[in-house]
Amino acid sequence: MMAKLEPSLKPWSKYRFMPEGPSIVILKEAVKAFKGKKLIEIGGSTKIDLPDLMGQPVKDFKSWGKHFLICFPNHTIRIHLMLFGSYRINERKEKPAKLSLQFPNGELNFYACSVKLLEDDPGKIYDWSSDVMNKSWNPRKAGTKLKKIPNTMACDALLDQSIFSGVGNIIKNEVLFRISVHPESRIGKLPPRKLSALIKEARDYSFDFLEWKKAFVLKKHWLIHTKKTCPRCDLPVIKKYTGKNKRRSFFCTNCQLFYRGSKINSIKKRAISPAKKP
DNA sequence: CCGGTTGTTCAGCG
DNA sequence: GCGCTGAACAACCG
Repeated sequence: MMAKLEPSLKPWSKYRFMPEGPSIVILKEAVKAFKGKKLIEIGGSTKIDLPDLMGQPVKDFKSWGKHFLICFPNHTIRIHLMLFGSYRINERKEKPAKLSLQFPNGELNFYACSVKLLEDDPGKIYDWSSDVMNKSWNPRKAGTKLKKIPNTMACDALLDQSIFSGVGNIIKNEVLFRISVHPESRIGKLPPRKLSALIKEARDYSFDFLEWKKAFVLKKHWLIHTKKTCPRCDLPVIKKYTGKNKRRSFFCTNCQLFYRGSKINSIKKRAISPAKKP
């Protein structure tokens, strides 16, 4: 008997994975049928030493940001899909899997990913309150961490996994556009309301990402990421590799304010006022 | 067909 | 020891 697949997760090849936090939440839901099932075979091309897990039941599937955790009674395997990783449930790709798990009711295969064995209990390793998708997400803690790094650019802060676990480059760009902040603004220069908007949208956009991704409509909801013109003012979108991370940023210099110092002179006036949100 | 990237780690250098 | 850079990994879309 094969595990039942969520119908919305079926057309693998048609849609790219987009390995940011919300996609890992989708993975977690997709493998629910294997929860509590005993491992009957483990294989794959991974070179790491895995303990003898045969016959062990999956206690739980967890996630922390972009980390996917397969918890057995005494051990936890951590999967990170990096940029190119993928998975298949009750299906196989042409290439051999990096990690393959067989259960009585089906199989779970991972490709092109990083596989690690956690050295301790996940609860001792991970701070769930920094995961923007987690029910324990704590925006106040994020605020405290941000106040300690005033000189960090907003684009780098959003990608900091110890503050915003799960946020990736797409979410970064969309959040900064939503809150009208230039990616190279320093965290310490943001007005308090912008800072709390940044924290709030990091989570809110991630949940929108989750819903759109499930419905296969994520890409069409991008407002700025990979766009050529600004959807608010129609001026050209700037593409620049920004911050210490040097990741792609897409932004509108008219609609996203550059907070960079003395409050009086530095903030450029908008050429065109942005259209109101529909 | 090639260039580019949703991400992270690590060696090497100054 | 630090911070930065480049390399490495690897798949697939346009």
